Amino acid sequence: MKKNTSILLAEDDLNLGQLLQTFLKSKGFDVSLAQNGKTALERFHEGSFDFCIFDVMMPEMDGFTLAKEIREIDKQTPILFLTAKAMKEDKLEGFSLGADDYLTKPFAMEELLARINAILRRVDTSDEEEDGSRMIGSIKYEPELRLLHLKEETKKLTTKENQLLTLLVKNQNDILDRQAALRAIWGDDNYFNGRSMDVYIAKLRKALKGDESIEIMNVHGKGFKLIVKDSE
Amino acid sequence: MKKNTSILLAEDDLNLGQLLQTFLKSKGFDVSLAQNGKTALERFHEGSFDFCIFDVMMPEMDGFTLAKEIREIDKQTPILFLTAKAMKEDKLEGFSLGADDYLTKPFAMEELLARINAILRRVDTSDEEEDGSRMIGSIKYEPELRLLHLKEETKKLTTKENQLLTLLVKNQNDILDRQAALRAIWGDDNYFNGRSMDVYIAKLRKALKGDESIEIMNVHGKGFKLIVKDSE
DNA sequence: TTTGCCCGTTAAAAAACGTTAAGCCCAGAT
DNA sequence: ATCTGGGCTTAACGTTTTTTAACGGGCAAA
Repeated sequence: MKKNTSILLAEDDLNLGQLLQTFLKSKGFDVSLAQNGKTALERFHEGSFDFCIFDVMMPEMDGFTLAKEIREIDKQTPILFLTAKAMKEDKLEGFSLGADDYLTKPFAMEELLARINAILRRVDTSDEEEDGSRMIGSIKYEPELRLLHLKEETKKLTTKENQLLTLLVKNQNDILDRQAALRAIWGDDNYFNGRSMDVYIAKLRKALKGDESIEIMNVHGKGFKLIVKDSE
Repeated sequence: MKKNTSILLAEDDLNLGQLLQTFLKSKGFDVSLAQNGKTALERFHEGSFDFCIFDVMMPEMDGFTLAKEIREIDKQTPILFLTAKAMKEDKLEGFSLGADDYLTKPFAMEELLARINAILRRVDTSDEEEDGSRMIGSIKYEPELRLLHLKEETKKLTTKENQLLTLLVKNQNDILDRQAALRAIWGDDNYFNGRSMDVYIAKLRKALKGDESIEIMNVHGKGFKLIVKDSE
């Protein structure tokens, strides 16, 4: 069963926000609407989205800062900015932050849709399955359902376990920076959150012990690295 | 099992960066994307890459400086530069720094791919195995997994041990400059880091003691040299 | 050959990480 | 309102990794 592509929409103007949400839903997307950057960031780290649409000017946290935070731990997910003014500097800053596209208000709904589809067509080459699941070695992982399908049993992950594993998987074979991960999941990288994270690393190691080819390696003082040795 | 050739891509424009990453991944490469020269350098020293693609103009540290730093301790790994302008001086400077090729934006993806493959075909004369491991005398060394397979047991190396041994191996039978190694691993070549390095040299000598034909020789005031006497 | 710096080695101290378990908090059930 | 269980944090203790210290020997230049 193919799942809908899910969109995180951050727009402080509730009027416009709901309009967009309704429109996109009617086109078959799952849309989560946040009214400011801060809640959008939390939503992003909690859930699992295939696409982001951020208004540039928002209270609490503007769209650019939001994008910057997200890019620390996720360099993949496409981001499209909405802005009221057609300022060139904004545009440039946006692109340097990893924006995939840019739309100036007011815009036609159909144009937004066209751009979303164009970007999705272009970037959709991840090793993610149609239903949103992916394989870690021989273990099937469903981030949305927080499920880990081992050979024998199926484990249910908690929120934090799931968030951490998602980050590790996004950075598979590459280093997941300690501080970045802490800020992403705990919001703050103090001592105690650090120890908490270590506890969760231990939990994940235990959970993934079913497959010997999987290893969560520590890089002293830097972070962790999820390694899947290619089995012959 | 053959492992993918891994590419370190340094490109500050995340838009182009992701595009390239996605494209190269689809062609079977492992691609690590860094957004500036400084993180690219750290990434290089921590990981183990077969190929480098550097944008010339980047914040924090430009592509040329990055290449210069890397060439201090690695004269092998191919480097290809990307530049916005077709300046002849840039080109010359690039080649004098040990660039293997040069590409001016905008360029066609397929051209990039062709050049990468051409270079890899040309320079692929290392004694590295298909799976990324290599032999040091009679000892099998897997840098990615930080493993040293002795006759009897298998030793796990720590982050620092692994980084240092990687540098020594890259400069096998050639001198590894003390200061360069310190900057590469410790980021700074002060007195204490120097002593720390000496401690790690001692650890590695002990770890490699299993094979009498291996020697880490000191070159007074210069650095160290990994020597493997050819066993008859 | 003597002086100063550099290196070899071992040990102790400090920092980071691994693991287990106890305590806390909160939502849902009673 | 109280009980209960799951999830998260904090604590405590052990281990590993890295740094710093201390001391002795070696090398090279004057």
